[in-house]
Amino acid sequence: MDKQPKFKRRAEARPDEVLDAALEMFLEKGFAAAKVEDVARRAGVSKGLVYLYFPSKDALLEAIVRRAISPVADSALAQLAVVEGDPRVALRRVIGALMVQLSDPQRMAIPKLILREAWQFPKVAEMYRREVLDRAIPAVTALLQRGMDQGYLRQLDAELTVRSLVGPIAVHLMLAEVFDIAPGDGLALERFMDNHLAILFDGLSAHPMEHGQ
Amino acid sequence: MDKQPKFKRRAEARPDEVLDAALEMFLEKGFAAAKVEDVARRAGVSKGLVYLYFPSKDALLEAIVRRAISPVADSALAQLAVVEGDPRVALRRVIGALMVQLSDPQRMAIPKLILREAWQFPKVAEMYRREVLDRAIPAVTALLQRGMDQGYLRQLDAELTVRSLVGPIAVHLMLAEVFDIAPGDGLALERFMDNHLAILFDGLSAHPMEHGQ
Amino acid sequence: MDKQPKFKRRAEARPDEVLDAALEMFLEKGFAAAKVEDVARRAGVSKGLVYLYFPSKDALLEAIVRRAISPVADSALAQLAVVEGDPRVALRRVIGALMVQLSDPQRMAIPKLILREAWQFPKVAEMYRREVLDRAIPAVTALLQRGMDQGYLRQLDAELTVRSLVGPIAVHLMLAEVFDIAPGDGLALERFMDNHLAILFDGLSAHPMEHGQ
Amino acid sequence: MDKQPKFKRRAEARPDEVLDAALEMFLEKGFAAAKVEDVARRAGVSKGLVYLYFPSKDALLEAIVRRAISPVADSALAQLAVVEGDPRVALRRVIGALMVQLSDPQRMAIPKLILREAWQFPKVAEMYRREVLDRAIPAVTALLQRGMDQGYLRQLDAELTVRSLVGPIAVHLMLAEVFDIAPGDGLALERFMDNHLAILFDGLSAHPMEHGQ
DNA sequence: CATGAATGAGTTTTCATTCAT
DNA sequence: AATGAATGAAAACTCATTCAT
Repeated sequence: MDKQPKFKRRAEARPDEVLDAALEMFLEKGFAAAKVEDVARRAGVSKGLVYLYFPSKDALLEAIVRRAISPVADSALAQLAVVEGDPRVALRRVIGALMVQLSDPQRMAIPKLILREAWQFPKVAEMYRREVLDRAIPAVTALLQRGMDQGYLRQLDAELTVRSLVGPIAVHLMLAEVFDIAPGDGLALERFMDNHLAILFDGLSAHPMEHGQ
Repeated sequence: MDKQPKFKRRAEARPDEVLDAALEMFLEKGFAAAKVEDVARRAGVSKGLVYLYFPSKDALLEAIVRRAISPVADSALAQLAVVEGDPRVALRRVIGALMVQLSDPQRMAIPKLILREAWQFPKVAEMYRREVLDRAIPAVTALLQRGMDQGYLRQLDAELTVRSLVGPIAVHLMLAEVFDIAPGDGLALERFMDNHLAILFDGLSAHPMEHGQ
Repeated sequence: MDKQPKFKRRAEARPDEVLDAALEMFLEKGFAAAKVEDVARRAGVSKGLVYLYFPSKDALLEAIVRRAISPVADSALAQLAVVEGDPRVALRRVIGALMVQLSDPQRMAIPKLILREAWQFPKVAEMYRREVLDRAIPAVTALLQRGMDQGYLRQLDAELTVRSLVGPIAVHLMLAEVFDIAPGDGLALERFMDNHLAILFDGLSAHPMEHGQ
Repeated sequence: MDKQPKFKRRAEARPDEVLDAALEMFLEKGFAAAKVEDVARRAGVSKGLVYLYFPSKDALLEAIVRRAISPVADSALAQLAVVEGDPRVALRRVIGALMVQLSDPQRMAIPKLILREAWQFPKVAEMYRREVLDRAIPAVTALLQRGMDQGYLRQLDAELTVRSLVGPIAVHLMLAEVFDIAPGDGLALERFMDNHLAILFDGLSAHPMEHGQ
């Protein structure tokens, strides 16, 4: 996008610039349809140079994911472990953070890419699972479990409850992204979060009813 | 799969057999990676025959979706319109049906395919949106809205609430499918549904709390 | 074009109908680009039937030419042999006939086809040469030669003179056909023939000049 | 044909080498029958390289014609405009030049290709017409017209007369080329030209006759 | 380091021809 | 005789990858 400062390349940054370009192209056209030449052109380098840094097209995908994975969770997740008192405050914060992150195209890029392509690349899927999901999900699960144990939350299956927490957000973004289905006013993130949390914490029901199965 | 008896071709069924094979292959390898020859072999026919019925590989994808779309929802959706009384009963039924359907690989196939490939084929995405989502979502929205108007459900944004209804299911299945992340006992659909509905109807909270933002 | 009279096919006419259709298609699209199925459809029969009558696509071309060749020249050419007196009268008649024939699309079809495709099919070229050209050219050559011998025409090379007789017509039609280059008023055959004959018989020169090489 | 010294590729010349090879193959086998791989092999390069320079097989044909067209006629045609005095001298020169050019296989190649294939490719036909015919024909027409106006030539239709000038040459070469019909001694260009000019200037007739019609 | 010309294996697509009915 | 479903060999075109410079 921006032409590099004439000469004197920051040689160190090169591989990263290539990965940036690759990520863009893969999102735009999909991994299979994106050509290595597209990536090179977008990065402002020659096709050959891409192969100087990465041994294959597949390796590009892997590197993209690997690079994105490292810094994950370390910050946010750590906090969850030390939450005291009502976990709903923390949950509200977690969900808010999640939503903001994912509605930022930059941040959304990796999960989107993973979801689209990962199943074709078991190595990548496995990597993402191990590094991201296997850290994030247990952390949230633990937070929920603690809330249940301490009486703040009802006794439910904490592991499954994570789905109720993340699911609506994922679907909200997917509907907008893939099918261009959104409430009248764009993503309406504020409203959506309020609605989501209202249901998540207190349910849909106006009055409790006797549940029979 | 089963070799038909060499001669006596059921010509009528052929296009459908090809589409079945194509669907399988596209799911297995992805649209781009699946070769037309794979599809033909899987269908037990020659490559040429595929092109006798479908003008291009793209057309296969489109035809798969088109075929799957027609019979959608007409049955289930019709019922929603006539629900009287507490909509939670209907919702429980809808969610149950949805979950059963989607956990059936046959049924899950199309949405999975769409989600993976549709964005590359705007025509397909648009078709699916128009025929499926634009019918199903308003139907559920209306059900929820009626429930709110009649005092069974709290006053929330019905349109956004649909996400809370569907989201957890989608994510539950996706985690299992893509990342092989499932509760110890497989999909645990029964348990998952109970958990989901419990939260959806009555929330996570053990005791209501004063919501501040 | 016209649907055959319901049932009771004139089975004898079939091969000819196929050839008609093939000729049309070959002219329209060229031999290589015309599909056998096109021919069949145009003839109103099935692809299989074409192969019942003709062993291959090539054979269609050959048959077209063979069929067209037989009746050629037998009529007109015979007359040339018995011409007495000033051959210019006969020439005028020959050229007129030639021009009328060739300006009739039906009649022009075969030569056009030959010219376009024959060089790819030595057998066809050879057949046409043997049956048509090797008869027509000597006949005209003889006519010219007699005219020269009898003092009606100047002593020139009769064989080469045939080119001067036919060439302008061929080019006139080709320019119109291939490049859409024609005098303002369509083919203007009358005017063209007058012009052609005027030059052919009496030359361009207003006054003879001394030819030096 | 000659293997270039393995390394040291003259990248500049490549597209032209490919076009040369393509021209040869198209003439040899016809556009439809010539395979891109044939062209590549003939040019001593790989199939892929052909597509590196030309987006499609069609584009090869177009490029061949386009390349050949540019330098046309600019030299020879310019001279015609300034002819003074008896135009027959100029005509003799024009016809001679034309004949020499067209009997040179290199030079004949393009018109031959055009005549065989152009009608399938309207773009090509149109290009050739515009760039070559629409320049050459009017130039010769003007020359003839001037000759008529100045009393050197009889008053005839100059536009149609062009056909009488070019036609015999075209047919002479075509007969030889397509049907292998030539006077005993090869093309006999000298003799043919003498014969052609003799008729063209002074006609066939030994003595003028009273034209009727 | 960097380039981009060059390759060739791999894919989609076409279509003459066959053959069971 | 007639059909048209089915085949498969062949051709156009693509693109990841290499390598001489």
